Parts: sequence; structure tokens; C-alpha cells
Amino acid sequence: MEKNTAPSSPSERILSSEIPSHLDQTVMVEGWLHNLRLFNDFAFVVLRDRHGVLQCVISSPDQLEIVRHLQMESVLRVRGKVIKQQNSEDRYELQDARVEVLNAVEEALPVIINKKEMNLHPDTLISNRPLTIRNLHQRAIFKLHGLAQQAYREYMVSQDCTEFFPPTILTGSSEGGSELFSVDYFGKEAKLSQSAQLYKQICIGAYERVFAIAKCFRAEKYATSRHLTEASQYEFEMAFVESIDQPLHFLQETIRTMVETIKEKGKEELELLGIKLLDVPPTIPQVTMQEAQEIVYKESNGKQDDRREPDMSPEGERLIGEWAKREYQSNFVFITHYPRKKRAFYTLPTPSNPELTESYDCIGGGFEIASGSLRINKYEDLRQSAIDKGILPETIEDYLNIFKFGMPPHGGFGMGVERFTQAILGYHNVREVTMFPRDVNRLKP
RNA sequence: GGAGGGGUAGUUCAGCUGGUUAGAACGCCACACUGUCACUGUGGAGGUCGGGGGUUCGAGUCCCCUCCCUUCCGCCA
Repeated sequence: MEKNTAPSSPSERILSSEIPSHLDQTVMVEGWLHNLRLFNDFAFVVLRDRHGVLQCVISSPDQLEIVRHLQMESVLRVRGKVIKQQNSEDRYELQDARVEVLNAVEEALPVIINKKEMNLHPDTLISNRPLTIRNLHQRAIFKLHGLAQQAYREYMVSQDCTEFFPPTILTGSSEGGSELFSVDYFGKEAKLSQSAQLYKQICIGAYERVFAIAKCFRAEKYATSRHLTEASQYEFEMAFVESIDQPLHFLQETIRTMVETIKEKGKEELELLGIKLLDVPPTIPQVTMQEAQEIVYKESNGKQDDRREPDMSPEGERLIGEWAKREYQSNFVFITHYPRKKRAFYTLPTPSNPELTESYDCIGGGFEIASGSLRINKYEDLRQSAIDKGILPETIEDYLNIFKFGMPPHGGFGMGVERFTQAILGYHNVREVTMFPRDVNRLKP
């Protein structure tokens, strides 16, 4: 591990964030050439490290020559004395800086990354990811994205959940849902997992409460602003639940913890991005799908009518999101009790109305970010449900067999990792919050 | 899979009913500049107008084919 004490020796690197506590001391910093403002007899070298940027003032002719022809993003080591900037109480700089070039960039950058707004096409942004990730805005997005994942883990662990890692190379489909990617597996055909569903259900048989941050792959040519072919999911499953209230409460508190953690630990990044996160209300509004469709109908003054549809339309999701924001100051809303025909065969039907299910989605930022349900836990019921859905039990034998050996009542959810970040930060395209997105036409970088 | 919009300099874009040498801003290069912080000023380099075919005296501009990007729908996390 690195030493984490504040060094006082000039031979030891300090970070830009530590500068204020070294006033009047000579320090050494390392980082990238973020900007260079050159004058006749002096220059401002702006250095960027993992915490921020620092202005260094070059004033001697020999040092000026070193810096004069440097390209941006060259790697530098700079020594100088920490002083307060002229006419400023809270800004610091290095005086009489001496520069050592650790790795000079030899050619012009393909994109400008030291401006606040890069103003690039999404395609250019991603194709140049090795560079654009260094942009302060871009860097902040993925810092917050990482904080969300950290918060998810911490909350799950605090609730006595056990983390596990599902496999992604499988023999076939566990849900029979979307298209799967095929991979050559020593001459046999294997599939990439589209969901950790099977494995999290297996795991509650031992641990009762489990979670995972799992990759899932969908070989479908969706060309939308919210689909990836390779995505990640916050998976959760808990045993001994009798009502959807339990997993929904879990989901609500998960979201709350994630939002609060980001607000607290991501203060600087949020400020930089100009994003103000809405607090999660004590109770996230919850409506049945039927109620949601009525609300959408009214919200749109009759223009959007999904009331005879078995599901919400994207426009409907957007409208119900606006409704929740206006009526409950909530960025999130739960929709429950979807029709059985829209849900996977393992979803528990509603006892009082078998046409409906004990299921729920979470709408965040105006689109679906999470989905879950109570599950059928008895072998015969599950087998019959598969048959009702037109699935041959023989084709899902491995899955069905789990339920012969004492599966408790259980339920859970899966929440899109990228979509969650997209929802709370309010970005239009999921690729903007995905560092290395994979979609129909993109396999690199 | 369906329907729109688009592809012009490194980047983001303008380019009219087809017309002579295709422009701007930022970036890059050179020079000037004593406090900038999106530094400023002057000058310069940089283009197979996505690719292929066609119409025409003449195509960035019109037509056909093709590739790519993007938005929306289907679908879903």
C-alpha cells in the first residue's frame, strides 16, 4: 500500500488537492499537461492529476524552453514553491516551477479534452475514449458511476446479503427470452448469459439473501438510447418473502443509499457536472400498472392511451416519471402487478387474480431501470407455469430441478447498472455513462 | 426489423434554385505579448466533400447502389 501521510520532503509526490496544506513549502507534483498559456518571459503550466488541476508558473528562460513546444497530455514532474495566487484567497499555484518531462506527447491530439465542454459526437467521444476519459467532465461521470456500485455493495453487505459471482458462459437459456450470443467452446456451442436469474435463485437456497453485480449479454439489434449488447446488472434475491413489499422496500432503500452516497462522496463531481440530485422521498410512489396507465392517459390529455395494452410504452414511462417528479418530488416510481402474459414464467401469479403477477418495475428518470418479482417456488407450479407459457419443461429441466429440493418463497430484482447512472445523472444516451459501450456495431475500444 | 435525420479540414459545423480557387470556429504550426486561467493578437498549414456508379458542358449540391453515424418505435435492464 502507498503511504498516506502528508509528505514534507520535496522528493515525495503530493497531489493537487493537498496543495493548500503545503503553503510556502517547496513540493513535487506529477501529472499531465492539461493546458499551457505561454507569454514572452513566463508561462502558466496547468498540470492535471487524479484529484484536480494545478497552475504552475514558469519564469526562468531555460525552463521556458523545456515547456515551449510541449504537446498537451505530456507527462510531467514539477517542483515549485506553493503560494497563493495573486488577487485570490483560495487559489494556489507553484512559483518558479521547474519541469521534468517524464513522457512527451509527440503529435497533436485527435480531440481537444481540456475544455469544459468537448462538444463531440457520441461516436467520436467513444472512439477516442482513451483520451476523452481524461476530460474532467467525463472523468467525473465514471467516478460517480463507480460510487454507485460501491454504495450498492456496501448497502447489500450491511443488510446481511452475500455477494456471489454468476458464470457468464452457459449451455443454454435460463429464461428463453432474448437472443443469446454464441461462443465456440472447444468445438461445442456455448451461450453468453443474459441474466443471473437461475444462479441467484440457486444461491438463496444457501444464503437466503444474495447479491451480484453481473454482466449480461443480449444479442438483439436494439438501436435505442438505452440499450447495450453488453450491460451490467445489480442483482438481488431474498428468501422467505410473502409480499412484494419486502423486496420493494429493499429496492427503495438500495436506491436511497446509492443516491445519498453519491451526493456525499461525489460532491465535487456533481458540482463540476452541474447536476443537483433529487433526494429519494421517504416512500417512493407506487402504483399498479393499471393505475399507471390511467395516470398516463390523464397526463397526456388523452394522447397517450396504453390502457388496453399489457405494458407501458416508452412515452408512458416518461409521462409517469414526470408525474412522480411533480406530485411526489421523486425521480423514481414503482409500478406493480404486470399482466402474466408480459412476465417470465417463473413470476408468481397474484393469488386473487391469476391474470396478474406479483411483479414490479422501477421507473427512474423516465425509463425502466429495474425489474423484479416474487417467484414461483414449488416445482409443480413452476412446471405448469412453463407449460402455460408454451415452454417445454424438458428444455428447462436443469432449472426446474432446483425446485424439487426445498426452495423457500422468494423474490428479488435486477437493476441496470448503466441505466441507474443514466437515470440519476439525467443523461439522454446510456452510452454517455458507459465507459466502453458495446452495441450492434461497436466492439472497440 | 420499421420510420425519420445526417456523413464536408484533426474536431464541431456552414455551404441557397448545380457554376469557376469549398468556408468559419476551435485545435495544430510560426511569430508577438509581464498575471493568464476557454489568455490575447498577427500570419500559416491542413479537404479523394463516407465509398461506388450515373445524369450534365459542369456535381459537395440531382438520381441509383452501398457503408457508417444518429433519433424514434418494436423490446428491455
